[in-house]
This record gives sequence, C-alpha cells and structure tokens, in this order.
Amino acid sequence: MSLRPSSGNGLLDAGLNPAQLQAVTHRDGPLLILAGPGSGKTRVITHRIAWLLSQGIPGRQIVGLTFTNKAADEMRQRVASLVPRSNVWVGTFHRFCARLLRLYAPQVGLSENYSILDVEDSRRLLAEAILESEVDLSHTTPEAIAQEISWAKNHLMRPEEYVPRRTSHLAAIVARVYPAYQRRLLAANAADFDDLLLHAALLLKENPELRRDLDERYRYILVDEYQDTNFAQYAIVRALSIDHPNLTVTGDPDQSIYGWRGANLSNILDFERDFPQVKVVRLEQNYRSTQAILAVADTLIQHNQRRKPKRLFTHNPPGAPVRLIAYPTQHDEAEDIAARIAQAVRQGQRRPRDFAIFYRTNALSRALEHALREQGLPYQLVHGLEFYQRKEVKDVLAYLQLVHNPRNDAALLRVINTPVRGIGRSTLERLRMHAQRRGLCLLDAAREAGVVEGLSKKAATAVARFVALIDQLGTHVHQPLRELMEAVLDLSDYREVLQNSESEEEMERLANIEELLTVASEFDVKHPEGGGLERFLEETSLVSDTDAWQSEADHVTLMTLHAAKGLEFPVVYIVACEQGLLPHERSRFDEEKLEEERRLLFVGITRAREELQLSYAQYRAYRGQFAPTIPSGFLMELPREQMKVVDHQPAAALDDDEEFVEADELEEGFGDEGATTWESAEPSPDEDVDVCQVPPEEAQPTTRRRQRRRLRPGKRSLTSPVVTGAELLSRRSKDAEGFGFQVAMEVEHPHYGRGVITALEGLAPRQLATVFFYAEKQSRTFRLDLAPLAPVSS
DNA sequence: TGTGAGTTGATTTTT
DNA sequence: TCAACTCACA
Repeated sequence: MSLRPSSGNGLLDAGLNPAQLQAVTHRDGPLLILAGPGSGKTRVITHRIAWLLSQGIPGRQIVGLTFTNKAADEMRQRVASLVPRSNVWVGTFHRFCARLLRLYAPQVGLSENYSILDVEDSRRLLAEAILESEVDLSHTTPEAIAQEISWAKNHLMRPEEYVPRRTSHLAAIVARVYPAYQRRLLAANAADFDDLLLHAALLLKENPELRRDLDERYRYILVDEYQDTNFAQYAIVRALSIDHPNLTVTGDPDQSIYGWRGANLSNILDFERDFPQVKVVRLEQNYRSTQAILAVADTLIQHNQRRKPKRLFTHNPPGAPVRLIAYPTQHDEAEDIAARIAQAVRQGQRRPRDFAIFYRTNALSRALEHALREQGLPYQLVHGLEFYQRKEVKDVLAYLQLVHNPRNDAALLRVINTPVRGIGRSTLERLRMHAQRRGLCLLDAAREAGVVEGLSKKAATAVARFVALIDQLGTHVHQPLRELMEAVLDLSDYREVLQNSESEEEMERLANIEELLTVASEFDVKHPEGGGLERFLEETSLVSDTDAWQSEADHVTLMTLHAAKGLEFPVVYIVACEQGLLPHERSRFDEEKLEEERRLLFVGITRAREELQLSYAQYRAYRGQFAPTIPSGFLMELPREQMKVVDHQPAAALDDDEEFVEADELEEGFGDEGATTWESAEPSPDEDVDVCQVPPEEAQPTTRRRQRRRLRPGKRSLTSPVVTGAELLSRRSKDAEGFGFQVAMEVEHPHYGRGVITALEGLAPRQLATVFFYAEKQSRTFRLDLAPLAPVSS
C-alpha cells in the first residue's frame, strides 16, 4: 500500500486520509467503519488503539477482537510497535470467551479445567449421542445434525430451548440428539467451539452484575471483520457495550463469507439501528490494487442486492488488464499457470512468494501442486492435515488433555490403546457400560477395572496399567511442559513404538513429535512462571490451518478463497471459475448463498495488487469423474473493457481416449483453433455483437459445422438453461451403472434441441446413446459422459 | 485382540 | 477419488 506506516511517534501525521483520521480520533460512543478491501482498515484500528491510549485510557480497558489468530497476531504486533507494553488485550472471540469461562466455569456447569474439543472430537461425541438417541439416520447425516446443533448454539438456544427454523425431520432428530450431546459434553467437562460463545453469551445475559462488571472493565471494544460475527458474538459485544457503548466495529458487508457458519450479515447491516448514536465512517479508497483489478471487483459486487452501496476507487495506476482464460482441461490450467509463474521467476521479475493461487475447494489443489512440482517451484499449501490435526500430535496432546481433565472421555478413548496395549473393543464396551451404570467418567470406571463385569483378568490388568500410567503422568503436571511431554512419550512407549518401526510414515510422525516438543520448549520459555499446561492446551485447541501460513517464506501460496481473506499478493490466480464450484453447487438454489459465493470471488479478486488471472477448464476431472464444465455465471458479470479474454491452446491435442466418439462430437467437445469460448458466447449489452454470434436462421444443417465449432461446451450452457454441469455431475454419480438414461427417454441437447433415445450401448463411463432429434429428423450418437444431454423433465 | 482387505459412502468453507 | 468403516481371519 502506498500509505507509509508511521514511524511510531506522531500518530496523527501518519499519512492518514481524512476518513481514516476521523475513524482513528473518534473518542466515545459507537463507531462503524465500513472499510472496503485494501483501504487500510487494520492500520486504522491499530492507530485508533494507539490514539485511545494517547488520550490516557488505560490499556486494560481496551479489547481488540478478531476472527482469526492470524489477524489477532498481526493486530497485536502492530499495536505493540506503535505503543510498546500497552496492556491492551487482543485476541479472537473464541479465545476471549475461553478466558472468560476459565473464571466463571462453574456458573455454566463446567469446572475451570474444562477441555476444548476440536471438530474431530466433538463429532465423535456427537456420534455417540446419536447412537444413544436411537434416531433414524436414513434421511439425514451426522454432519447435518451437527450443523443444526451449531446453528442452535449460535442462536443461544440451550437443548431445552431449541426451536427449529422450521419443523422438519431433521429438527425432530436434533431435538433428541442435542440434549444427549450436550449432556455428554458437560459430563466430559468439555466445550466445543460453539459452546465457548454460547456459554459466554448466556453468562453475560443471565448475570446482570457480572455483565456490569465486565462492561465496566472492558470500556473500549474494537471488533474486526464485524460482518463475520454470528448472533452469539453479537450478543457478547452488545452485552459489554451497554453502560459504556464505546464499541468500534469495522468490516465490509461485501466480504462476509461465513454465512454458512452462522455469520449474520444483519449484524453489520443493522448496526446503525442497534446503535442510533453511531458514527459511520466509510473507507472507500483502495491502496492495494490496480484500477483494472478494482474495477473488476467493483463491477462484480454491484450484482449483489444485500449490501451497503459503496464505490471503490483508487489512485493507483491502471495496471494490466485482468486475464480471463479458458483452458481445455484442469491440467492445461495448472500447467499453464505453473509455467507462467516459473517464467516470471526465471526472468527475475518476481519471486515465488509474489504469487498466490486460490480455489474454491481444497480438492482442486492437486493438479496445481503437481504442475508446480514439475516446474520445480516451491509452494505452500494452506490447508489439510495441518500440524495440530495430525494423528501423532493429537495423540500426544490427548495424553495432556486427559492428565489435565480426567473427565475428558474423548481424550481417553484416543489414547487408551495408543500405542497398542491390549485394550480392545470389547474391553472398552464393558468399561463404558460400567461407567454408565455407575455414573462415572471412563477414567474412573477404569480405576475400578477389577470389579468391572465381564472383564477378563488380562484385560483388567492392562486397564489398571493404563490408569497407573496416567496417574504417574499426573505427578509431572507442574514441571515445564517440555518435560511433561517427554514423560508422556517415554512412559507411554509412544516414542519407542515409533522408533522401532521402519516405515517412512512413522519416521515422519517422529519428526512431527520432535516439532511438537520444540513448540513446548518455546512455550516454556515464553511462560517461565510455570503452570502453562492449561494455556498450552487452550492455544493448541484454538489454532487453525491458516495460522500455519508463513508469509515470509519464499514460495507460491495455494489456498482456498476463504483462507485468503485478509491477505494480499502481487499476482493472484483464481482457478476453476465454474458452475458447481464457484458458485458452489450447494449454493445454486439460494439467492442469499449465491450472493455469498459472489462475495467469495470478490474477496479473491481484491487480494491481488498488480496482476490477476481468472480461469476455468472446459473439462475437469472432479470426484473421479471427467466431465464437461460450465463457466461460472459470475464471469458474465465482469466488465470486459478491463479484461483480456484468452482461449488457451493446449500443447497437445486431447485425443487420447475418444475413439468411440463421433467426429463432430469430438470437435464440439474440445476446443478448436478458433476464437474464445467465453467472449463470443454472449454479447454483453454494452458491447458490439460478437462476430461469432449465429443468427437463428443460419442454423441449418449445411452450416452446422461452422456453427458447432463456436458452440463449445462452455458457451452452450451460457445460453441454454437446459442443463448445468453440476446437474450432469450429480445425475451421473447417482447412477453408477449408466447415466440414468433409458431407451425411449426424451432428452434435450442445447444445440440439436429435443429428441428421443433410440438405442443405448456400452457401459458407463463409455456408454453411447443414439438420439433421434425431432427438428433435424436425424439420429446422432453421443458418448454420454461427454455430451450435454439432459432428460426432458415434464 | 489386532490386522488387512474390501466396501461403502461422501465430497466447502473453519474458530 | 479417497478415506473411513466393516468384517473376516489369524
């Protein structure tokens, strides 16, 4: 950005523009900062904190709340560089609540040594609750139940207060499972992520005195990314801003991309209604991107209805046009992008770290990784089995969890037979029965192994030894973390078992454990006062994938669009701009979700500083299916004058395995030597009619060849609502044996119109269909996995 | 009780 | 495609 950071002294001459200055120096009362991308928002918040401090407000009265750890770290550092040792608390909502709950745990039914369960552990608990509730899962999934419970918690409904959005099969199930799940959580002295917010919000709601005290204590609250707050988070900041309504929120409704997780766009859209005295500041000047990039972003987002109108502008140079490229397949896409990056790096124009590639779903990273490896480019993937999700790391942490909170059954289940010590399924089942009968946690049930019904002597001995192990570890709790962890590894034989293995995988596990030990050492150094176990466990349970991303390292960054929020790169590639992926298939029928998808693309676009490329592949292998795609509808909404549209030519023709396909179809299926697919597809109103547009009367058999050449898969779909790639995909996966087509079935082809299937031959995925088209009075044969045939729904 | 093969079913985004 | 889960067998 072109605004230079201040040198640390004079706050007000830091080169802030008038709007920024207004926001920074607003003293008391609610403040809403509507900040477009790249408008210097973080700078404004940090300077505002510094300014408040300079006004004599004690640091301990100021709280900065963010959504991610990364954002919190950055804010903390930047505040520290402006005002060292300020005592301002900066952290995520979840951490803030976790801290609060340590102090008031008994009031919500927990003890202060409660555990925070990650998604995996809470899903396991949920699975047990589902089993216990004996509900019929045939019309729903555990995932759906989890989401609904999460929704309820985010709306501050306890199990007994649960009121579904609408009565449904799912609601009836949740009404039974939610209480059972919550019972288990409390019994295990554990909280899931949603609980942290739920408990904290209810604590504030139901304890007026406590609320008043905390309101008094935290007089100035600043919330970043306010558009991503859910109802529970809203309730928390609201409760802390009644007597002292010095609440500053910043955000951008256009960058709200967590609606699926309960984020409520209304929180920011209605902020002015909630706080009538609010002062509103708009930061619309962008310091990050070129004019071309910003224009593309701005034009796209104008298509959303639910937003606060705002117009982005920049004084930056126009910059290169945004590229939009159609590739034949995802391999061409990945290879070309990797080649472009490699070339720029080789020529010394850029370094690998200047580049980022964004995609909608993690599964899309594979081809890109492969291509980057081929080019010998270093890259970093932000996702997946992140460090704290790895089995070995979770195992070791589970020992610590169990030592810290003996009631944490999830942790016990994780480690009681890891490494293997002869405690199998049936033994566990008996322990569980015993625990249930006697109302004990599993560890206490294990203590009574001798009297557990049906337990063999051998099993009882093994269990007793495990209990002894945990007890012995318990004697180490007050030692430095590193030593405690070493004790876990040695006494449990965990390390020995790994060391005795020869496999590559186990070696890697050992290395990861070494890394975990290093983390523990560092933690010990940071917290020499001891007693760090609780804090350590809290920190490790609240880390996320994106936290591992190292911005300093010199490699190409691969990440999802969601993970990209808050970052910026000189060059950005956004791949797979295709219907079904972006927008995602699940958002297809819901206008609100569709707008969120559009915001997601908006976020991606606005990460780019100098160069941006959007692309899609005409054919993509996804979920093991190789199928034609349809370009994202969002691409139609972008301004052409800021863009350069390119049809990528594959290095080698794609002709490997299409021997059964009619020549015409082959040509139609893949790109030819001609013009762009997308550009010529549908002239936008503000553009001259494209030369490739074919008038209807020309669509005669004699000109068919020419015409068909222009109507390749991408464009077909743009003009024809008949079938979408997502529909094709879902239809295909539904019917593994064929594609769901039958002889005599009426079908529609976007080009040939309606027809009837007269013959089917072969098996999927190479099933062929012969279709007689009414208009042409002629039959044609297609490969069903390639041709855009859709059954006529009547 | 532990292991391995085979099957099934799902497959967005994350504190 | 792939991971999780089941089931059979040692």
